[in-house]
Amino acid sequence: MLSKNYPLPKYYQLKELLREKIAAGEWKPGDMIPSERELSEQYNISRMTARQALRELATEGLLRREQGRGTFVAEPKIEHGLTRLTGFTEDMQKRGMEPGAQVVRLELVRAPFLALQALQAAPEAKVVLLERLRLAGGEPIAVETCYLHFNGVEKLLNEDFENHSLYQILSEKYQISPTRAEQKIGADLCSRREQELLNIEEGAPVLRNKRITFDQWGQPFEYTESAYRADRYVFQAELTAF
Amino acid sequence: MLSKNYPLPKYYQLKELLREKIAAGEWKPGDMIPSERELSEQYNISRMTARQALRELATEGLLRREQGRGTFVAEPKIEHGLTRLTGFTEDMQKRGMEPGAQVVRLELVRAPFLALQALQAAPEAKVVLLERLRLAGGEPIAVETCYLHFNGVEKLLNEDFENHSLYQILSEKYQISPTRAEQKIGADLCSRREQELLNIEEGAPVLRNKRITFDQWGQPFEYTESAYRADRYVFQAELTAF
DNA sequence: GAGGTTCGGTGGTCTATACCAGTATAGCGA
DNA sequence: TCGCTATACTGGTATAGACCACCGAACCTC
Repeated sequence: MLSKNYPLPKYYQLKELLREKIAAGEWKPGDMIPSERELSEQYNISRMTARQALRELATEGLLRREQGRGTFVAEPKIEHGLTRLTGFTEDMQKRGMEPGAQVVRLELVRAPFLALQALQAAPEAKVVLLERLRLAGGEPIAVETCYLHFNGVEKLLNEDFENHSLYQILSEKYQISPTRAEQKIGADLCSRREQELLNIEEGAPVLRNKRITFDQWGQPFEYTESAYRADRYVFQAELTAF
Repeated sequence: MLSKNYPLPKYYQLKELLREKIAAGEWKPGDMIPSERELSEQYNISRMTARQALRELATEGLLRREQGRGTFVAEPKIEHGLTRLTGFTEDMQKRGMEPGAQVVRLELVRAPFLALQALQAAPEAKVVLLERLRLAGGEPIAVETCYLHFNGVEKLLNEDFENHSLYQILSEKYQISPTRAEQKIGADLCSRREQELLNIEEGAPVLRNKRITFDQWGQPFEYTESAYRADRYVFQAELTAF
């Protein structure tokens, strides 16, 4: 039963509830889930409220709705990636460099607006902030600021992020597989903080990368902002027509 | 006044109406548009119906909503999808911007080393150099320097590259279809020349893109170096695991 | 002038209800 | 057997009204 006094809106609670059922495997891709009217009766909410939860989950790609037939768990998208999703560690290894990391900050915080939005998290949600200076061959290459959000995320505070890759920890200990990511790549001048961490000159250019990473169920669990030394790093991409 | 008998739903008609106002320039980016209550009264529909229109336009990115403040026309973001091979013209059109070009240089030259290598051309080969200032909505966005190399390339010297897309000309008149591309994206400070062409400040950052484009037979025919204004242009990429 | 408080307006949530539009099926009739 | 139709579902559209959370400005107090 969803409670009105609970600080989170009802439709949001229902979304979480449905998400969990899918994540837990109770409902599998292709399964039909209860109708709007069933859900509204079962959880004692109005149909319009149930609709909002279903609508949002559908636009997020987790559900598929068909008029006259019902609402179904969406099949996970199998896309042929032209570009491969990798973390910094694997990225550097592929380029033949020795990857490294220095943890600058690791704490539980309230997420800033952009991270909240990216992670589809409630405004008061606590997320783990992990800021690392990334090295290649012992030299600083990038500053990475990750915001992580999933059930039990606070356990991450005890992990060793200097000697283990974030993605490796997530997949081995938390059963989270980075599956898809959206990123935006732009250029900018370095901030004062970045200048010091990266040991570059004032006014030097950096490559900025904002990445939202999704797990095997299509849920965003990571929002990362990175700043790469422009003189030491380029993105490579292969494009195809159609 | 929106009509119920019209075959399209009311919220949809309102969406179209609002879209037109924005496209016509009646409302400009950053402008606050009428509130939900005003719209519902003005068009004689319920507030929930107006909300649906506004909600959908907001998720499409055309509007930005702020609780307690109002609904605003979103600032258009220029983003380049990294997985699909497009030219500047198509790229801008997809973002609802008016693309444009000013030809700065168009001549037959001996290619510089990097271009030669990329185009797999003989050292003494003549290539067409096409340098254009690329515009969006009348404002300079990028400087594009293309080196083109294929049989009969010199005929390109008589083409009109200010009013026609390069890729359009190549496919319609030369039967060359851009099929695959490899590109490297980095950040840098602008050169003196770029500073003047792009009308930006000295020491401003730019996004640099080096692209090798291959035709339908796998032959490289184009090597392009571009410099984008960092404050107006972002590359967008979708990555997938495996 | 600096600091609160009040108040009107905004979008956000939620209810209850009604009818429309597609889909599947069971059952009827030729 | 085939085809129709009635029916009972599904999601989609639309209404009217209520209250909440948030923002900003105007005002009031010290």
